[in-house]
This record gives sequence, structure tokens and C-alpha cells, in this order.
Amino acid sequence: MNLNNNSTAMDAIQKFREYIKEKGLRNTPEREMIIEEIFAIHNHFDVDELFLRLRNKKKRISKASLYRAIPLLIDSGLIKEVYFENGHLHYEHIYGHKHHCHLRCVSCGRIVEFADDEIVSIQNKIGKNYGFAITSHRFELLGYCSQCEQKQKTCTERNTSIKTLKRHQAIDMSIQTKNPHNQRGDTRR
Amino acid sequence: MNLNNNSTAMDAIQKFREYIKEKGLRNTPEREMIIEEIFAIHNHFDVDELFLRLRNKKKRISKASLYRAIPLLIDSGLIKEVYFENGHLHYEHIYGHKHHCHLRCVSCGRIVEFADDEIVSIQNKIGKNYGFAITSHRFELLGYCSQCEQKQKTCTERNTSIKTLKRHQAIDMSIQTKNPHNQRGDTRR
DNA sequence: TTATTATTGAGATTCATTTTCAATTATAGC
DNA sequence: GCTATAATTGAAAATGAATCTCAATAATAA
Ligand SMILES: [Mn+2]
Ligand SMILES: [Mn+2]
Ligand SMILES: [Zn+2]
Ligand SMILES: [Zn+2]
Repeated sequence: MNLNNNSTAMDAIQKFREYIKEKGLRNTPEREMIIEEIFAIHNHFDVDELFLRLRNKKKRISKASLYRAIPLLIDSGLIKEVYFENGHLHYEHIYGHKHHCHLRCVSCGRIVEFADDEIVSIQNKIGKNYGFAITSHRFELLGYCSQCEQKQKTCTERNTSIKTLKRHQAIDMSIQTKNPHNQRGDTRR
Repeated sequence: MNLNNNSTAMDAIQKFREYIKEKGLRNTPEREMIIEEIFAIHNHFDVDELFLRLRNKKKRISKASLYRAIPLLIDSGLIKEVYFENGHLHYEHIYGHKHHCHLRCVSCGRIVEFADDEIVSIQNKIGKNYGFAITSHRFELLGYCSQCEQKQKTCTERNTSIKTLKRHQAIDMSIQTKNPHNQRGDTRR
């Protein structure tokens, strides 16, 4: 939409071209359209949202290609996974953005981003203690946003019914897999 | 095996019974066998491992029951999800254990647990800044363990082949889902 | 002991992700 | 520009973790 978005997308595409060349791969218009669209999304996103947005713009890229592009985009440093929610992964573009962590309201799902320098010093301390060369971290704070906290206070009856228990109370998880076998959140940014 | 394990498991079962009563549910031998087995596992575990361990002890509990038990065990504070890896969630028992965070080697998958008090003060600071009542956090450090760091240094040839790229480079993700719709790593402890 | 209804297991289902494979096309070399 | 090579694509099938269905079973309260 605005100039800033487009220029970031172009930079990202440029970086991806270099990555592709370095790896001896081939670039394709599909991949560049994917990157362009991802950098037009200013929220956390999932594959389905990306697919639908592309489709709405008459870019008919198959989901297989999206799934195939994602590890490349991650490896090239353009995007990263942010969380696993509702049975699937959610991503955000990181190229051209500062690292940040997330605050999540466990009640309404609201997500707030924040950055804090102290985390890095803890990171360094722990890395030294355990002989690890730390390259990154993942820090998520869970709790109740001010609105939900308010509601909680005014609500006197407690929820004791198991009927409201959700399966998959997964919170911010996923791992770098080592073997190429099969393997298999709101979205504020 | 040893007394300590069993007594923790018994305490956990006791706590679960209270939880069940409070929620107006019914306890079953299956659920208690599940808890007993989980507290005999001193690693992070997944549903499949739990299922096989039970089966090896002639406790033939269906996977459906395992999946059904997990949200109860989480809600009652006995276990929690630790990460999403290789396409599925991994858990750990937390009852009777101090909260801890994880260091993960992105090369070999080694996981080291650590605790640090400074994290809590950061947590409080951020919570105050953003008006959140923080209830918990998730902090994971990623990097290279000393062994893998060593190998990296001695290895001169760089891995430039995309063939080694893994899908699902998910790292520690999963989210409390809001709707009851369908939704869907290594394991050192 | 009985009535009620939560829980179980087996199997079907769902759905995110991966794989297969034939057709297409990006790149390197000429 | 033309060709050969092999990476990439899309469509559809396959995979697999997690959930759901439903009839049979069994835990609780009365
Ligand atoms: Mn973010
Ligand atoms: Mn742990
Ligand atoms: Zn909220
Ligand atoms: Zn290592």
C-alpha cells in the first residue's frame, strides 16, 4: 500500500534472491509473490490466511508451494514461526524488524509485542553458565490484559465446569526438527 | 522404581482426585494409571511414548483416553506442554517440580533446564508497563551446546545444500485455544 | 441396588502438512 | 537465442496427530 511496505518487500525479495543463489536453488515468480504478500501482512499470519490473501489478488499459488516456501523463508531469515495455535503454526515476517517478544492474554487472546534489553543479559549469563553459544531466544509472557482482568473481578461465579475445558492448551511451541520425516493463536503484530 | 517417584505420583493422584471432585467429574483407574506412568517418566514425553509405555506394562489404555486425559492433567496443574516438535506436542509433569526454563541446542537437540530469578522481575516490569496481570512465562534459549560448537569450529565445509532443510522449524509453540473446535522435540528433562 | 450419566475403546473423521508425479520452467552452457 | 538439466509447480493422494461418534461399561449419588 504505502511506500514503506513496498520497499521492505523489495529488500526482502532481494535478500531472498541472494539466498537462492547461494544455495544453488532457482527463484520463481511464485516465491516472490509469496514474499510480497507476506510483507504486506502486518500481523502474525498462518498458511491459510496467506493462501486466501493471494487468491483474492488472483495469485493462484497452491498450498503445496506455500508449505514448500516457508522453510526457505525461515532459513533465509525473512520470517519466523511465532506460535502454534488452533492446530497450526503462525508466522511473522522478521526481515527489517527488531526482535521482540510477546505478551499474551490467556483470556481474550490479545497479543502485545515488547522488547527488553535485560533479556539479553540473562541470555548471556545462562549461556556462559551452561557452555552454550546462544543464538536466539523465545520469551512469552502469559496473563490477563487489563480488560479481561476487569471482567474477572466483576464476575463472582467461578467456572467449575469441565465443559469449557479446551483441548490443546498449547502455548507457543514448536521445534527445529532434525529429520526430514513427516511432521506436522490471534494474530496481532 | 524408587520411593520418591512413587510418593510424588501418589501425591499427584491425590491432587487429581480433589480436582475431579471439585469439577464434578468421575475418576477412573485409567486416569490414575496414566498419572502414575507420567510421573514415572523423567523426561519430556509425548502421547505416543506414554501410550507405548503403558502398553508395555499391559495397561491397555486407548489413545483417545490419553488425549482426553491431557487437558484435565493440565488444568489440574499436574503437567504442562513444553514444546511442539516433529509435528506434535511434548509434555512434562510439573507437580512437585520447580518452574524452569529450557536451553536447547539447535544442532543436536540437547535440552538443558535452568531457573533464573531475574526473569520474574522482568516479567513484573513488563506486566506493569502494559497493564497485564502476568500469570506465567515461557522462556527458551536457543543455541549450540559446547559439543556442537566444537564441531562447528573444526568443520570447514559449510552446509549449503537445501536438501538438509527441514520443514517445520517450529520452536516451542502452542496456544491456549479459545474455541472447542477441532485443532490440533528430544525429550530430556 | 438402581438410576443417571460420565468415561471408555474402537473406529471413523478431520484437517494441517507432506509427498507423489507429470507438466512446466528457471538456469547454465553453448 | 536454443538446449539440456533438473528444480519447481499444482493437483491430488497420502500421512498422521488429534478429535469425534457411539455403543458398551462403570463411577457416583440417592
Ligand atoms: Mn510479533
Ligand atoms: Mn523441562
Ligand atoms: Zn484479554
Ligand atoms: Zn548440541
